[in-house]
Amino acid sequence: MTIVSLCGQPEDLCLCKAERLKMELLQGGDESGGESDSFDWNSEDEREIENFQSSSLRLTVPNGAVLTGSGEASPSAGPSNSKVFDHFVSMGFPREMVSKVIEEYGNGTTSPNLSKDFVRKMKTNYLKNFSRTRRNASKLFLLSLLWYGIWGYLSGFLRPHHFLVKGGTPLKYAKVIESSPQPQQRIEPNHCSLVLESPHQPQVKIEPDLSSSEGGVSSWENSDSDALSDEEEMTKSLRGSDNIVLTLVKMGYKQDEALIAIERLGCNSSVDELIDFIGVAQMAKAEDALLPPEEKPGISKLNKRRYYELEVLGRKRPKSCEKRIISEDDDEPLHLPNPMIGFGVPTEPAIIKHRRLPDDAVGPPYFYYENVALAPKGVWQTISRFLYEVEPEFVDSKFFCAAARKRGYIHNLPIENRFPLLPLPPRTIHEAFPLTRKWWPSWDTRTKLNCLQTAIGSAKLTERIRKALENYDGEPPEDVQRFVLEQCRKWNLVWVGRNKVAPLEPDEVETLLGFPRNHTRGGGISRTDRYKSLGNSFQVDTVAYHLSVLKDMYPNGMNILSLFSGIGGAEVALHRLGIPLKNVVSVEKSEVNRNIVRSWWEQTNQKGNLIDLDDVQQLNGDRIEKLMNTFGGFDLIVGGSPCNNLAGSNRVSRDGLEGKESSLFFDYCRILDLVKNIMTTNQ
DNA sequence: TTGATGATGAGTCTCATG
DNA sequence: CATGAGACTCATCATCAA
Repeated sequence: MTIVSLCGQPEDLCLCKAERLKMELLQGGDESGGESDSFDWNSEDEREIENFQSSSLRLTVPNGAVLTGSGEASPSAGPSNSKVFDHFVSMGFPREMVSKVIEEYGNGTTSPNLSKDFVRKMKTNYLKNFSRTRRNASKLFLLSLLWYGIWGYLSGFLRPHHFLVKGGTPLKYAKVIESSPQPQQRIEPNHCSLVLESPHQPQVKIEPDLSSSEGGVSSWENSDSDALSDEEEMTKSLRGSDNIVLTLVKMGYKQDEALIAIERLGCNSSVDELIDFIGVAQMAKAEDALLPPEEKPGISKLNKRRYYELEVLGRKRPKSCEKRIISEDDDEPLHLPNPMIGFGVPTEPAIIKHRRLPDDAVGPPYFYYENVALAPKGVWQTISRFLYEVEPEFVDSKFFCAAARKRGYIHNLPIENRFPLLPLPPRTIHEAFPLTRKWWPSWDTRTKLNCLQTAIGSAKLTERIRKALENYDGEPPEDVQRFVLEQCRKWNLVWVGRNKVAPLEPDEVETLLGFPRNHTRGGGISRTDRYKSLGNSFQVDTVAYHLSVLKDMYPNGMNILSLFSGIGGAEVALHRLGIPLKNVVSVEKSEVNRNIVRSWWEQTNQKGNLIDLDDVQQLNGDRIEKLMNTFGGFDLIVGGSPCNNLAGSNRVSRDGLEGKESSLFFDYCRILDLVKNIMTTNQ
């Protein structure tokens, strides 16, 4: 039997839950009668989890000890599958998950096609469990942590910050240590102590890893202090809240923090809620503590974060400055800035000048992840959760060039002292395409193009528009204007003659996206594929602006791991920034894209080495370690995983992160984790 | 076999209005 | 604040001609 004890909240609460869970598990897991939060144990997901529970248990802890549960963990399939088993385990998937899926797929897992399904199946299992965990944090959290998360964590597939307690407080700093049974640890803020016991096995304990704040490389340390300033000292009477304040202070919080939290949430708030509030407050403060105080409206309907922004920081966001994406199973909002300028763009003053990264995100390597901003609800929450809870930076490339490109970026780069590529590219259609001005009708008021996509408008549409317009000498009637404008916006058509519109040429798209002209030409690539590759690419100026902070840090050049490289947007950006590329490992599925990058590499007389691979799944632990040993680790991992299943244009398979291609995001995470672990070990 | 073409909406956010 | 119209979106697939 396994027992879990959680502490991110008062000990009595925590033990109470643990005891209850223990009883529930002993009783076979069906406790639907006595719980206030109802839970459908008959749903498909839960059956899946139950099945998972009943499967064999085997834990391998980092020190090599093996914990074996009710059954044997090696794949039930024959020797033909052991290779598959080892393969996926070496990729970082939990042994149990691999075992389970091999059982489901039987001997067929050796075929290449099924291997892909196999991986998808594992990722889907993972996601479902993970999502469900979040949905029912108070109960299933414990169960799936018990039956699934621990395996994932011990196998390196889950990270500490994936374990979340009620209110979304991440359980940080966790590491696995071997220890003998001992009394409950002292409760710390942001502290989760998780104990596994088994009559047959040694005890495993997850507890705070304080070393992460001790031994970091200086350049990776956060410059911000997370302590509240003394200016915020309050002189309020403690009254009936004395005990709660005392509790919080004993837990390591400052008295003024506790007082503010109690004042805002009321004396009847639980310690759990108060801790959550203080945590949010600290993050919000770190995000921006310098804005001047403004008037303070009523707080009755504001959430905790807004409380802190308004009351403690004296900060007031403009009403139209953000929108919220609220996932169906999570009430944590993500903010899409309006204007969508992230931490600032060259032409707009930055709202946020500094930020505090979650501790897990700090440390080599730097990473830079990109995907479409307008993904289905909840996707960015998930992406952020998997990338150390770093908040996405949403930027529209229309602030860098003449075409819109709304993208989210998650990275652990500094955001101070960024600089743009020069010369600044034209930022209006007329500046970018001066020849079109002659034919541009006054009633077409566009100054920016919409997002450059993978498909272009047809000649037939152009012809239809021409015919619709040629019936009129002067200005066409309003309905014709509306039709033409709608099509022009939809297909990014520009005026190239009298009554004549046309889609952009591939080299024009290249220029807009910041690539050298003819970057995608040659190598036998078709015109259609050029549009497709370009449509899937970075906007170089935007990415270069974010990466520009690396220039002073790496005057001698960088080692790059470029995943889902496409036509090499990141490489081009770094090159245009003047950052030498020492060793670039580029992973790209499309052969024509690899040829394009290889061709660019040679044409620009790069001095370094370019290693290109065609499949991220080739990058297992061994491969990565060998590569890293060859040239001493990666300085930057960059890439945007496939957006096919996230993009709004996809009418067929907009399946979210679980989609066939978009699920490769989890390979990005897996590889980032592997590199991070290796670099941490080698430090 | 390959490249080009045209038909195929839903989901979500923005904004004006009352 | 509720509502509805308008706007936008790193796409996919069957089909056909070369």
